Amino acid sequence: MGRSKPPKSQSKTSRLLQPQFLASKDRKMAQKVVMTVQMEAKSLKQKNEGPPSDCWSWRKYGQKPIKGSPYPRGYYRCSSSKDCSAKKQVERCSKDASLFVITYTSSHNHPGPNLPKDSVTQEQIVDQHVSLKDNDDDDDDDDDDDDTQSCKSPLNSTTTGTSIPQGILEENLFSDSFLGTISYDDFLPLSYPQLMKFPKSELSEENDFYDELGELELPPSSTSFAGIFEEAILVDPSS
DNA sequence: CGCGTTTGACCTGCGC
DNA sequence: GCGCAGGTCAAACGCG
Repeated sequence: MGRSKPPKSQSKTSRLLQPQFLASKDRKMAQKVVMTVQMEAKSLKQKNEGPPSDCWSWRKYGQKPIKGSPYPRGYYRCSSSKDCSAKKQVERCSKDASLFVITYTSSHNHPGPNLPKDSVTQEQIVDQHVSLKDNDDDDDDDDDDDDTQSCKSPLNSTTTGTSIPQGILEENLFSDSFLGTISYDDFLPLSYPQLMKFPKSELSEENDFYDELGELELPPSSTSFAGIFEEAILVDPSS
């Protein structure tokens, strides 16, 4: 916060030479797995309860406020392996603070430890969404962003969960391995000190905005939801 | 001391 | 072409 930083004119020059900035296409084409995770209120409170440790270690490399959402989005990258390109984005649902939307990008290129399934006990995977972004029209109703913004109801996700293409099964395995990686630890950095920084006027404005929407209300049961829903949309970039 | 987090700046893509 | 929003970088900082 009140930290003074020197101008970055130098780093700017050097950054331009970095290959990462030349390979923006990779970013665009990267495979994505979107999961909506419902945290139980209990878990939210028991921060010190000692959540199951993550199988992979994630290092936060950025955080940005997302338009339309009062909560910022955190950007994480796998720090278990140097060469691992696995990334994840974690954001909270604007409607339901106990809902987390996690977007995994790329896959781990290194073996991870065994994934304790019970790590999911503290969170409920409400929705899982696999997609490969491309400029092709991925789907009729690709409300990818909308889902993220509006906390798609679990009830809705069931409809799509039944129409998983064949090839997606592999992706499910891929994404399934992520289930065990989710720990409350991952979400903590996103939390509230940052949110406090939002000007009140802005917050109320956002709230008004969502109040106006007045839709997509989660059923009361969803707060204690205990099921796992999956949704997978795959778009082959090579096609 | 090493690792992870914070945070402002910068870059890219996309919509208008 | 311009502006906005999202994504990434890297220095500073904190903690174990």
